Amino acid sequence: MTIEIRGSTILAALENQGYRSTLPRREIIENLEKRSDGFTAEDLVRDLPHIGRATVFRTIKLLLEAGIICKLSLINGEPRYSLAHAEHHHHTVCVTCGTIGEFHAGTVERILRLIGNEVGGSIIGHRIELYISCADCARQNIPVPTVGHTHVS
Amino acid sequence: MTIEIRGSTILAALENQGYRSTLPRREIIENLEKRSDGFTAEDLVRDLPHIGRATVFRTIKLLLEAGIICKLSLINGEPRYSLAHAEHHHHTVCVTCGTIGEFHAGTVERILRLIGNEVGGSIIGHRIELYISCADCARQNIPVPTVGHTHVS
DNA sequence: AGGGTTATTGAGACAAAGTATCTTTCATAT
DNA sequence: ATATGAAAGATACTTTGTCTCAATAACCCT
Repeated sequence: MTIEIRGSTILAALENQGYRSTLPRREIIENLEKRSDGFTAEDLVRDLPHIGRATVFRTIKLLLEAGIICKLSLINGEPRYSLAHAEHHHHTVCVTCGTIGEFHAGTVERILRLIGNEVGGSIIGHRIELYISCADCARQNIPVPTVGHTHVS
Repeated sequence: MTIEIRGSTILAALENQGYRSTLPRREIIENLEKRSDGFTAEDLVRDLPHIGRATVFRTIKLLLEAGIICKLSLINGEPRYSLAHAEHHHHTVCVTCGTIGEFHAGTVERILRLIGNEVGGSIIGHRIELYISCADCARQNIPVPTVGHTHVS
């Protein structure tokens, strides 16, 4: 009866939402649980060649909707997925090595809420990504690729 | 010698950056200047069938890098472009009608800067999109599509 | 445990949003 | 006017998914 989202019970969370526990789903979940970093859909497709491409994408969508993984964009727009470790959060993305971090900032949320009110209408959600050159890359002096429009969006 | 970015002198801005004033570029710029709303690359391709697809995309990239247009994502991830009316800003995107608005919030920027420092490394940029149901859609009670994970990213 | 129902899968075609290549054409400086 | 290099067009290719439809497998019931 407990709804645990973390641990090895992502599957349980899906089952609690009425989805079936199938072998492909179990394998996909097991695979992505092992990844501490962000991953692409193609990573999964490559790692699990006996699972159909469509199934991988269907499962990703399922996990996104269940809030178990997040979808985010590298600075060039490439999509990445990452396990959601916290309830509500946003991501830092290193522009050189692609490492993904999480952060939470209540103040930002509050301000966006205010802005939403000002604009009129109602707030549905938001997307925030903070592009950095991470400590490691900065220390190693790895050059930051020149991205045309730096303060993206 | 004046570098005007707004008005009908987007072209001048490009020329000042060393790019050539070609007919396709003039036509693309003229076309997108007439659009108050967001637009897709396909909109331009459709409107200017005598211009090659690659050229449309190349010009879009150019204008992005020059900061003349912005690229943003609808809540489902579909890309949209929009003329940049202000120096630094972010966008509100109506999840039902797709109308794009701009806002600026110094406080948000400041906080993100702080977070970047905390994380270590250096800040390259950020992406913020605020998804709303705009005043019009809210008034008309247009139902908001259920988007799986609402506070995107 | 067996069987029916229905969700889910796999295969492969299709789609959207670009990008790469390569030859031709055009803008610009001289 | 012309040389030179930037830009364009055509077209093939790539990436990231989505759709369809028949075959399979979970789950519920008894």
